[in-house]
Amino acid sequence: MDLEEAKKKFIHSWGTLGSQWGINRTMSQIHALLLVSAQPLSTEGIMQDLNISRGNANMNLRALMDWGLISKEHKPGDRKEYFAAGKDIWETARKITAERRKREIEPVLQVLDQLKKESITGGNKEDIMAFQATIQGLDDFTGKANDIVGKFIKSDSNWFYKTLMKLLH
Amino acid sequence: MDLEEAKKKFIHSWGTLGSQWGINRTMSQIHALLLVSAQPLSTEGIMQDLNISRGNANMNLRALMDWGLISKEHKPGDRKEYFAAGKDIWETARKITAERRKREIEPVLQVLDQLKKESITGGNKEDIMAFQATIQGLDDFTGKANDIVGKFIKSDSNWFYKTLMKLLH
DNA sequence: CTAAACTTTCAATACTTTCTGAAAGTTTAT
DNA sequence: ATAAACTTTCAGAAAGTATTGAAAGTTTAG
Repeated sequence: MDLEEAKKKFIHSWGTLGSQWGINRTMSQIHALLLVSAQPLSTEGIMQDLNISRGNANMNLRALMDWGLISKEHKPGDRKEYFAAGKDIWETARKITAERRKREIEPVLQVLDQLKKESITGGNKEDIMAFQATIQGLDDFTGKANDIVGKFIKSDSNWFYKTLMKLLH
Repeated sequence: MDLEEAKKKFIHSWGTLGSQWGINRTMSQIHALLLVSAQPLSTEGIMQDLNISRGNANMNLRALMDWGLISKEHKPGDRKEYFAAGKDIWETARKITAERRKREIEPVLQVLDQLKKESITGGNKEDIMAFQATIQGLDDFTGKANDIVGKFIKSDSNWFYKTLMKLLH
């Protein structure tokens, strides 16, 4: 298979995965493109490879910078900015996980924690009990998931990897 | 806080989480509503509680059935269908995880596996090496993640949690 | 200083997804 | 058989998201 074709296939697949996980398709695709590029790419190059506008490229490159997944590089004697993706996939996974935890899990936990503490009025007893049981259960589960995710974020790749392999035995 | 207000808060929060994870907001909200309801609800009741149309309710109830997250119930002497959410949150998490693995992780793994096996032509050596290294790394990582997820899906709730917490100390 | 090279912004537009509601379909009781 | 009760479908409308591209902003070299 031709290298360009293989790249396209991967970029498409990665873009689809991203969009199913609530991440902008173009953002995933730019990330995928940079992951499989031996050299850093300029905005211009990215625009051409993915057939997207300058504004779109700029916006999603910024988002990827915000997530810490790519970095800017400069070539001597060239005013353009070049972008490169971090190539350590564990590190990348940790950054994505950390960002999503902050944006998504933590707000929910906050609501669940608050609701768990509140004293609930105005329904019949059975309804209140059902409500509280559900919130309790979800808060417990979400809290544990959050803890595990926290450990993962702070972990060293090799250690975590070995630990998981032990689990898979 | 009033029970109805507390429910609304939870339903809203759960709906937001769902939509950020690529799940239809209404689907998450119906699920949340059923989670905090002591009694099964009819389509009619769901429509009223969430202010949504019959078509929307029907469509998302079906999706929740497909995911195995809710079940139909019948009351004697009543022709309406009533819906109830499974209340075991670990079981629910396992079902969601299983479904998403099937829909999302496995297709990507298939592409990665295929690309890993392909012999790549038509680029310079450095580019081909970079491409293959990335695919290799991602396939490895995704495969491991997939294995772990598989363990989780098959696991007993307590065993999985205890094991993870022990390993992560 | 200023012009060229480059980056950022954002209003308008295109695209995608979700939702509505009325019509069609199905089931049940009599 | 048929009419009421209920569920499902789906084309069109609405809402939500992503993308464009031209103008504004910034930086650098000379």
